[in-house]
Amino acid sequence: MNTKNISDSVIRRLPRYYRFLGDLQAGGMTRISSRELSERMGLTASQIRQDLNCFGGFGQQGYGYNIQLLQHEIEHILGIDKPQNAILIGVGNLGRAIAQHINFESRGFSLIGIFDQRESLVGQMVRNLPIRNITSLDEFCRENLPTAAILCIPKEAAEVLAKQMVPLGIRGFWNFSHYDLSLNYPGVIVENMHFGDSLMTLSYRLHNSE
Amino acid sequence: MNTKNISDSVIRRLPRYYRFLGDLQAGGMTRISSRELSERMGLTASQIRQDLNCFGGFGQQGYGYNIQLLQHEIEHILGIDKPQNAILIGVGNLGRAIAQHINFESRGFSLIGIFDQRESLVGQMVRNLPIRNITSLDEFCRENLPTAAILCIPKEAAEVLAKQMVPLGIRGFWNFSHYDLSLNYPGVIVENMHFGDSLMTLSYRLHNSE
DNA sequence: TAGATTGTTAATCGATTAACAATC
DNA sequence: TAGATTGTTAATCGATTAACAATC
Repeated sequence: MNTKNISDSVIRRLPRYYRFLGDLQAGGMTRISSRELSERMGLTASQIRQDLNCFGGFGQQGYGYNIQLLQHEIEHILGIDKPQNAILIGVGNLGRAIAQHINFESRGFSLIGIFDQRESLVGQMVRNLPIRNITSLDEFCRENLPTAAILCIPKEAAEVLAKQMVPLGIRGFWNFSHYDLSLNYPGVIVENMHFGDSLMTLSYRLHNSE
Repeated sequence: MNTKNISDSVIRRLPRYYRFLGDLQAGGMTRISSRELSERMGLTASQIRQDLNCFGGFGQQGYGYNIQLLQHEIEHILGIDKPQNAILIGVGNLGRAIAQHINFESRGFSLIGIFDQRESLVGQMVRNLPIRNITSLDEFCRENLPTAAILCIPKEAAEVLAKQMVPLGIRGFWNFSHYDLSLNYPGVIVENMHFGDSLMTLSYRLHNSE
């Protein structure tokens, strides 16, 4: 789709720009220079201009950037304006919290189905959606064509299930299992959320600060 | 503490090495070469050897690495063998899930206290710990000396509370609020877990793959 | 000993920063 | 117009990869 190859470092800064611009706008500001934004975000002005110019010239010499316009551009770059249908697999503590806690709509997704293998949970409502039996996954996907899946299941199940879901049209996985889900299918994306890894880096840094 | 300055890239790969080595050991393997590990992890052998040699020579020429020994070394490097006391603030959906779902002990921490501002929750048990009133935070910290805090509260509260907690001895924050907690105190560490940012990068990559 | 694989130095690559002409 | 600030090219810095002597 995109011809230019944008580095991962740049992509991972985009949501942060988006958040800061939202806060600035909420604070009543209408314009900002790369220098001022850089001071607020703890980056260099150069980096901000370089990052943004991967996607286009959104500023104006002598003026800076219009905050609302720039935020809107980044929203578009991230694809948040075209939400994709997502399903969530696994309604344990974490799955339930994710379903109830995350504002999917404002981050480019629409949660349309929730699944678990435990019969006892089936039918329960979570955030206005009924928990469905995992056995109905195939049928649901064929009918509703979700493109993303949120995996809140143990690593063994994650590996097996993910491979079954690719042929059903799931192209993006948001993976919460303690496992590096890596699927060698072209065009299939995995975003790993490793709580444990994050906590261990905090441990390292706590032990090695100062 | 550590004199050498280890780059963030290296630190963030350590937990992943740790996980892979654990899996290999569980699979009954006792030794591995950097080449084979590199193939399994999708890295280069060079990088693995460079990373490990930031901390010491854990391998043996002609042999490779002893898996158990190497995992043990990384455990020590990460500080997992010296758990730090942690408290959790905010027992909403997410906080509750974190408290119940995360294996703190095996990641360098020990959860010793849980707090919320909602009177109605106080006294409830979560993972063998009573939810305490946030008003008792000072006293609890003076008595039990936790060094890390898990913030599962809205961003406004996160900012205010974190600043109050630094003087109480909290030096590490695991931050789940949609906010870049940044505390300009020397030696205070913040590890941000931004669900929204992660989800937005997934959105970007889904829209721009192939 | 011969083969294998590390630890480490050197080369390459990519990302960040600096500089400045273009221009609002 | 003068001042400000971008977009963009060039310089720097750091991280990754390659190469190989050391050595088990």
